[in-house]
Amino acid sequence: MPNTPPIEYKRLGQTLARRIKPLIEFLAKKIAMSVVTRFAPSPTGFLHIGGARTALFNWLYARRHNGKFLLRIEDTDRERSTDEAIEAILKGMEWMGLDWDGDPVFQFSRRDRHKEIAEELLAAGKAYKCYASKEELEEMRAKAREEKRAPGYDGRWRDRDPSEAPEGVDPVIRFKSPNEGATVIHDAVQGDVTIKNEQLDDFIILRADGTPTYMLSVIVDDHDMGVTDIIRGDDHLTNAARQIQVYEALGWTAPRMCHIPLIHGPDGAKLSKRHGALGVEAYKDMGYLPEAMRNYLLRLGWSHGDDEIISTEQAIEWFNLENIGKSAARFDFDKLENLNGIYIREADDKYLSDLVLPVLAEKTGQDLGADEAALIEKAMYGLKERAKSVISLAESARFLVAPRPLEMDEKAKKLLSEDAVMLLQKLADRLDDLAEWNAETVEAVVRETAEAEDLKLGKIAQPLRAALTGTTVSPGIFDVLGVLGREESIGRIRDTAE
RNA sequence: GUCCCCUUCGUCUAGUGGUUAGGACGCCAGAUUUUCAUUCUGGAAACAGGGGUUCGACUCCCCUAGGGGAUGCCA
Repeated sequence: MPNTPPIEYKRLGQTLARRIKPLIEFLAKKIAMSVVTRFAPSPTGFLHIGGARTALFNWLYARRHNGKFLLRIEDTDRERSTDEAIEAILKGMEWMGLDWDGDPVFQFSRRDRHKEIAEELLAAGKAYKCYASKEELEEMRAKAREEKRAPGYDGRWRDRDPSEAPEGVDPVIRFKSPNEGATVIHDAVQGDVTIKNEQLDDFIILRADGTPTYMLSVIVDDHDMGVTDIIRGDDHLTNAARQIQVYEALGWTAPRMCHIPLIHGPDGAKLSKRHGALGVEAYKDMGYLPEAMRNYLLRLGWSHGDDEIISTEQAIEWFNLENIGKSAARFDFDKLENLNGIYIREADDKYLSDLVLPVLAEKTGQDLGADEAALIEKAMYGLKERAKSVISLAESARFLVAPRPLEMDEKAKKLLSEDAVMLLQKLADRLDDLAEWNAETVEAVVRETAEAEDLKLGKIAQPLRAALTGTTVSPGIFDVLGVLGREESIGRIRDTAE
């Protein structure tokens, strides 16, 4: 054997590690990519705040893991599903900035597949036809309550011979739920929740008219869509037990469950249409920014230590299921408003003025064009510092587009005493002499005037503010002069003398 | 009724056996300021109650109370 150099094992190991690293990273990414979440609203109303948060959590979780976020419209209840609701939900999702992967799945369009599974269950003896009437069902419930048993269907057709079926009655198909033992939900938020099977009755999976119920279609669709993680409201927790039983009967693996606590109204009661259960569009109309909304909703039930201001990018990086709280939270407008103010102050001027323009046009009834838009954008710097919502932003931008002579509110009128008006005229003359008009040059003149008259700045600034804005509240008065420009400013000041 | 879940300042929450129980919103006081807002400083404010376990419980267990959810041919 020739002189082979000794093998350098250490180096070999390092080389190997280097070679393998990308493979491991690739695999890790592949595993992470396999996360599929979904938001599955029923189109019986708008996208309310609880649904929006559920959607947000699903979206965040999917984005966090480079997975997919799917949207499924659960429209199997033909009576109550409406196109308007579908429209509202889609619009709401878009406004919230929650984009879904692929096309929305309409559950009803998959009814044949659902029926197929129901029949499969039936053929396998894991489901059966039930001919019980509404009245019978009603009796069963009453009796169960009386006997202090778990309510529900008593299984009277479970083992009955189909030949006993009554004439002319279309049967429903019920799932043959195990009577013995218990079903355990391994929930990412709630922990292991055990429900005794005797609590769970044989529920309907296919209606008498042959259409599937939610209990069936949700399972089939989640399975077929490859959903790996179900994040949904707490109100589905008991359903989860039933669904796990069906997964088992079908020989399918149930997705990971994560039941998040519900959001309550400010009074601690369930969110209802009476108080707080508004569509997200209503929040838009109230002047909240979607980014503030996302931050607020995220923080409602999820935490990352003491962090409060969490951008969406940061949220995607941080979001997890472990830090979701277990108790229900109340909706607090004050906090949302505070957050909104913070996001407004940080927002881009153009972005804000685009939002403000239509609101202002609506408020004033004026036609606002490019000139006004430019004016608002120019003033936004000072405006956004004081605003809590797009609405208040528009309100405070009102003076910019108000026609001369300005309408004065009560406090402003009071400020414009005879002396003050005289003073303002002097100021107008001085301002008119200005060679260059901007916030700085104008400030110098106003301060000089105050000094010459032996007045504190406030004594001249407040009447000036009244003259210029018609109110007592505005951005810095020099900024106002600067933005309004020479002609408009002086015009408004001179108007007070009339 | 039955089953399941929850319980830290008014509200959202941090806290995983030893902390002066922290932060945020709101509230109060003060500072800054041409108004308002912002900003800054300070303050009041909580472990639902009762039993255990432990040298030691906000943290673990049990009970009670309160709250919520489910109990549909709704989802």
